[in-house]
Amino acid sequence: MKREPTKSGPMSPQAAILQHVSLLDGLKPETRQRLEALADLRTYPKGATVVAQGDGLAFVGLVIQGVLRVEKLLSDGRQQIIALLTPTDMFGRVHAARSDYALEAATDVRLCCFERRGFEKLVSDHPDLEHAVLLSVLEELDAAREWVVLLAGTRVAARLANFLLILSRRWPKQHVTLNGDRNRLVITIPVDRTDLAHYLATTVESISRSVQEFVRDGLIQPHNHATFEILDLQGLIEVAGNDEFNSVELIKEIKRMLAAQEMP
Amino acid sequence: MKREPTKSGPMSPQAAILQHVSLLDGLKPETRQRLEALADLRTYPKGATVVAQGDGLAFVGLVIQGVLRVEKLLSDGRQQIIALLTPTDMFGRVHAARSDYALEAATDVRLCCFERRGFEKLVSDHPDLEHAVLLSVLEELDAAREWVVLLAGTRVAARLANFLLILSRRWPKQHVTLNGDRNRLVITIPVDRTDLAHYLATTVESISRSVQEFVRDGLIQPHNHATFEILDLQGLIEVAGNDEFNSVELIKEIKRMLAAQEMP
DNA sequence: CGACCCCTTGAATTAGATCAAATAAAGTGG
DNA sequence: CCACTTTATTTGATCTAATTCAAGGGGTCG
Repeated sequence: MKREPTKSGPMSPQAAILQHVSLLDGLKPETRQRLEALADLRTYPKGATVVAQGDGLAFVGLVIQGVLRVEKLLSDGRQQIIALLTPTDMFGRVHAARSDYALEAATDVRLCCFERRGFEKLVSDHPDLEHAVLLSVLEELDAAREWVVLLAGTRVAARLANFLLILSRRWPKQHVTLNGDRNRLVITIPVDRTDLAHYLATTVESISRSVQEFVRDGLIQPHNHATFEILDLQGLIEVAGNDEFNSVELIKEIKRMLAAQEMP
Repeated sequence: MKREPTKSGPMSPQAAILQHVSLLDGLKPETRQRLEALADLRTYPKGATVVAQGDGLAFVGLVIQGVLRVEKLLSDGRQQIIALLTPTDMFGRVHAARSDYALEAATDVRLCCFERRGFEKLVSDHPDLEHAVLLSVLEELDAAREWVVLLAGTRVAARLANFLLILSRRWPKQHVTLNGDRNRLVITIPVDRTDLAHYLATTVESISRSVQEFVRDGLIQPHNHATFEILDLQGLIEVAGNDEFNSVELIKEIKRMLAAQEMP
């Protein structure tokens, strides 16, 4: 199901969009200009293959809008999702050695792509850009390690609880709102059950059972298939078994991040 | 079991050792000098806690000798190993945001530590160093993603097979030799079964059973508890279920890397 | 030689995968 | 807007693999 992307070509209406890309904050005007010249803005419909496994080395770029799946097709036919990338995340691999994954659009996505060689050259020539890339890669490393901890959870329920927590903390702007009394999180899961199963290394059936278990235990209340209100955050944290999360801190942090977007 | 490290102090006998650190290859003499001034060479005995979870932000550095465990203590008392670091790998997190893991010596280790703030400043001021750090972090990111794929394997046997393959490819110099006829790999596992269990998100018992299963099936032949001769590499790859590995390519690659170390 | 540590083996239990089917949404075309 | 097709989710029953609990080797080191 590989479809042709909608190309905008490397031109200046993009400049307006690129303004909002945090990777570029703090770059020198000259670097920025060069980067914009190299940029290629594209959109893909949900389900489209952006890069197939095997030719993942031609492009790098960043997500502007929507959710991008990084996945690996295993020899038994299973597909494991390695990461979900949301706006401001980078994809691809500069200075690649191996690293071969497929990229698919989990929702309709808008991407800003750069031809890899050109981008690498730009990175090597512009320390300010290299610094920005380093920060971005460090973010990804944190996310990947966080994911290792998540997958290490032996129970599906623990992995699911962890997923909800990570989702809330990492991407509150995209997927979290606060309900009326401003004290309960309402989370929207950006992918369907099948994806979630591939992401949490389990099956749709097990996902479904865990979700229903959470509902029965009064941890969450579904608004619809994709969005849940968290009734008992502390309980969810206990199921996740991850000390890193603290209900009071988490809520504070999320409120702060949500507030930050309303201001500017 | 936190023990005091053997300090060498920030002085020049280290310079000799730092020569061999690949992170530093290609650095300008000035950068290198500054870095050496900041370096603090330490050794820790096997089992020692290098950094406890909670104060993981003071140092960064790299492994000179031995194996370092990066681990997370979970609230149920389990400890999950996130990564194994071997010579040339960096630990710690420059420009840290969160990222909080414990570091323990899996074997006797020799580390080259840098006070984090100072190192970060150095990185910001010296693009050549920043470039080197970027390459290192990219390596770690690859390793972490590889690990995500490994942990996604539902069967313990698959995870174990994958571990052996990753170990061989990633650190052939430290853990692989070729036997007499130069056609079979002999792998030495750098950690005991307990660690391996924590690494593969399972139990010692399950590890043991999988190992014995491999022996019965003629995939491997144990030389002792820690080292195995791979009798059927192709079979092992099939169990791992990871298309990324190809027996012919893998052997070639490993031979090449082993040859590379004998030359210079 | 005995104490200790690590690894292996065995039996019972449990969580999740698998197979099969029902129900619920979401589109589609009249 | 409704009947009809398609896709997503839930539920149930069975089977399998792994954890758990318990005990038995096999080294090594004092």
